[in-house]
Amino acid sequence: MSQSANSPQPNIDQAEDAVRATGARMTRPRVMVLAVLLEAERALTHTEVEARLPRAAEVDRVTIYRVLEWLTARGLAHKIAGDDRVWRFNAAAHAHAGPHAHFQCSDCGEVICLQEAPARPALKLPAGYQPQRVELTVKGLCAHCVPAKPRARAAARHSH
Amino acid sequence: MSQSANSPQPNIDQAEDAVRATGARMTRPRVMVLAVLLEAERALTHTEVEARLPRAAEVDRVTIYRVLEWLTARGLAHKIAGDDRVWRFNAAAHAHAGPHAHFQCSDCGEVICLQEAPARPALKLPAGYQPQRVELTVKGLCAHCVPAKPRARAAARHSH
DNA sequence: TTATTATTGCAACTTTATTGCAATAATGGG
DNA sequence: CCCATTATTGCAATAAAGTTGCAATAATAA
Repeated sequence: MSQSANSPQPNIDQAEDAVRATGARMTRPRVMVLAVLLEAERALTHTEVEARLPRAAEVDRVTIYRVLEWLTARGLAHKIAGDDRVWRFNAAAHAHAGPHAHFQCSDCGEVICLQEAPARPALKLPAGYQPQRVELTVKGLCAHCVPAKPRARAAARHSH
Repeated sequence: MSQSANSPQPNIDQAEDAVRATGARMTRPRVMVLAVLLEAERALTHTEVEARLPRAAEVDRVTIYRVLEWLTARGLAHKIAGDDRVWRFNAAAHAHAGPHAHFQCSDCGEVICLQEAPARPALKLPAGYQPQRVELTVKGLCAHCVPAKPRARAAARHSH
């Protein structure tokens, strides 16, 4: 965590604080991964997190998976399942408190959080089924995919 | 299609009709896969479809993938993305007309359709984003997982 | 029946994610 | 400040879901 002293990246400090607050060990992978999520403007896939980590961080692929899972378990990050069978994560700090909806681009897979909470309709479940939470996802085209449909078709590999 | 003459399985006849109605070629894989979906009481994964196909059908794994995609493209089946990054399919005939909500068990992954249509709230999207459809999914425990939580944790491998 | 070409089956491959285990390093106690 | 304990990490191997290329097969039209 050598950069934290006079850090040009406030997110690293913020990440350190958040990790420390859990009471668990504070490690470089945890801090760096969380910092990447804090810096991101949208939900990131495992691959995107890996790509955004500074090479100096030298965090193993598998460790990223484990850290993302750990962050999720501690409530420091949210895990979102998209249509393209790829997990996406965003820092919990970014997710607006309480339940909220998601938007996913059906072209590139980009996921963002929407402010509005679903006006929970009283859905009737079969007998014995126990509801926990309601997820509302708007599918459509993001601003980058809407005009000429540039066909990205992978896991949000936009330049943005 | 040998069974179709005096079929003890009305679903095969129904499947044949549906496939024929598309105008495309009527093949054993298409009919058999659709029949399996019609027989199912819930959305099935590729693996589940494979398991339920009679051995006599001898349909290749890859062909099942392609047929499921084909059925979806023709509107004969619906494709649902779950939390466990596995596609599930159900016969369109089962899906209630129009938009409807889904329920997914967070323990075993089971997916069923719910009657109620989401009372579409006016979600506000960022500028340039184009909505296509809204998906509403209730997460919770299905009747089989609710009491003692028997921990299935795979892709709906219940005995039902 | 035969020709045409949509489908299928097979094998290899890709992507995403998970598991086992020895090596490493964060923290608490002395 | 150093050491011991044990949570984490890194590496290699494996798993699961799905895709691709292409020759062989089999629906349909003529």
